[in-house]
Amino acid sequence: MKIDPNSSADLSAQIASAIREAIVSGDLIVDQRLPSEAELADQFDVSRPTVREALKRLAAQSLIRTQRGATGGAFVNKISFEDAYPQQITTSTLLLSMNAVSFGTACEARYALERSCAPLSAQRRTADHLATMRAEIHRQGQPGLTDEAFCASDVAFHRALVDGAGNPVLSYQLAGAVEAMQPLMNMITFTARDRARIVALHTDIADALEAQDADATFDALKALETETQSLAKSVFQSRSQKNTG
Amino acid sequence: MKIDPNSSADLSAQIASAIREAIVSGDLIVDQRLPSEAELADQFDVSRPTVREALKRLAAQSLIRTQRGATGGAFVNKISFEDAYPQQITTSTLLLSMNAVSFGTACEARYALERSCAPLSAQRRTADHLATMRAEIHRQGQPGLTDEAFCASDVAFHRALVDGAGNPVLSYQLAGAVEAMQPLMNMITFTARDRARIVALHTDIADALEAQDADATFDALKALETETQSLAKSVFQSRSQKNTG
DNA sequence: TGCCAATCAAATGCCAGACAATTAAAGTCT
DNA sequence: AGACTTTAATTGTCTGGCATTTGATTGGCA
Repeated sequence: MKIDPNSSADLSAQIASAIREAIVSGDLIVDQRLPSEAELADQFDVSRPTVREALKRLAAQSLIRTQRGATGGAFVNKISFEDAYPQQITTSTLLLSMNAVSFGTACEARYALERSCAPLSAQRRTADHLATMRAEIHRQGQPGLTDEAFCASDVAFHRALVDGAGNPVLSYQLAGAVEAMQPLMNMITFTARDRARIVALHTDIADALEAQDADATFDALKALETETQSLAKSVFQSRSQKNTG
Repeated sequence: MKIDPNSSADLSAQIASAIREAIVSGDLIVDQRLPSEAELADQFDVSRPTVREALKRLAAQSLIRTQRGATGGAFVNKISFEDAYPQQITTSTLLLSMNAVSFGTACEARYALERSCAPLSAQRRTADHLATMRAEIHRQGQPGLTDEAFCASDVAFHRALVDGAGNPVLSYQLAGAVEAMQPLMNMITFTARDRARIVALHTDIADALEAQDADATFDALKALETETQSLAKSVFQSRSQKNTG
């Protein structure tokens, strides 16, 4: 592991890259202990604070974990899907808000991805997944629910659908797409009529999954996307009219 | 922005979290300058190195960028999809390798997600996307191509397909799934016969997209998944036979 | 011998202060 | 006015040190 002395980049960034490479390439394996900060400082010919900055960069990506004490040090971390979720959601959320991704574009992507889970979920969903979905549908029908709580329940419903596919890679990828939509969805005020339509469509989806009918699930998701898009359209239209009027 | 003095977590981690929250919640907006390191050290009542470690954590997530000099400092970074790709790919790659995700599971997820792009790509793909796909197909037919180069071309082909959907959110999400598969694909040795079949299926996909036929694209992708799965199965089977024999 | 407590040593976490490098703005000279 | 110089602010880096944590060692005691 060496760094380029002619590079203009921060030393800590270079060192972090070098170690990251070693991890990704398999030179450093899970749970392997890195040299101590002092040893790394010697190896890279930099001071300890610089090494520490590099290690913090890697820790921020969950690539390493540190442990204090006698047998402590920095260890290559086994990234779990659970570790990766929050990271993925934060990044996705910021990508949408900072790049002014339209509601339509985000919604299209979300439902496109979600439909890809439909056949698998129809085949593999367990009773647990169905129970979660039914429970969330019930909650969504309760009057007095705030818009935020309604949206949160919506996310839980859809996560159950995705998890039903029984593929952790899909669950991971979809977590970002589904949760990142929530801030956008929270901008929408739902009338009782809106909620009733959504609950009906959610029920269609749950019914289709219960019957393990992939095509019906697919179609119900498509209907839900159409409904969501038109709902958002009317909300944003009436809002812009208010602003001009 | 305050930190909990009773927390056992690293100060730099707490400070990073506090600032991250401020960014995600919108309290700090894009291109806004954070207080200088010295000021942050005062505010959080810690030393400058600790503040710096916190800032490096945020920089590792592309949440901030730093600039030296008189008007320098740390600025809230506008995360672009380009910034987020490598991060996403690194994480996805490590998730697959560290969690021993089977080829079958990863492949299933990848093609499920990719099929979700099929209808959109059939509708919106430009001549450019088609040209890229044709060029990659041509390359894949060249004899003497290494397995690694063949896989790299495969990735390029599929990225063109995904990009054809014209939805940056989809492209971002799919980048991880498609590229993270490459190390797994690289484990496969392709015979000339294997390559010919894959090239034929790629041609089917390109033809379907050119004809803007969503269903045909979908079916061709399904056929390609079946082909890939059975190819991998036979490769891994013959390998395990060699090991036992 | 076996067990427990005190001690030790190694490592990370944190701090203070200093200097170097960079950069834009202010000031100065022609 | 324009070009050059100075200055100030800021990040990048280093040195040295102390505090804290924690496993291992050691010694004493039953």
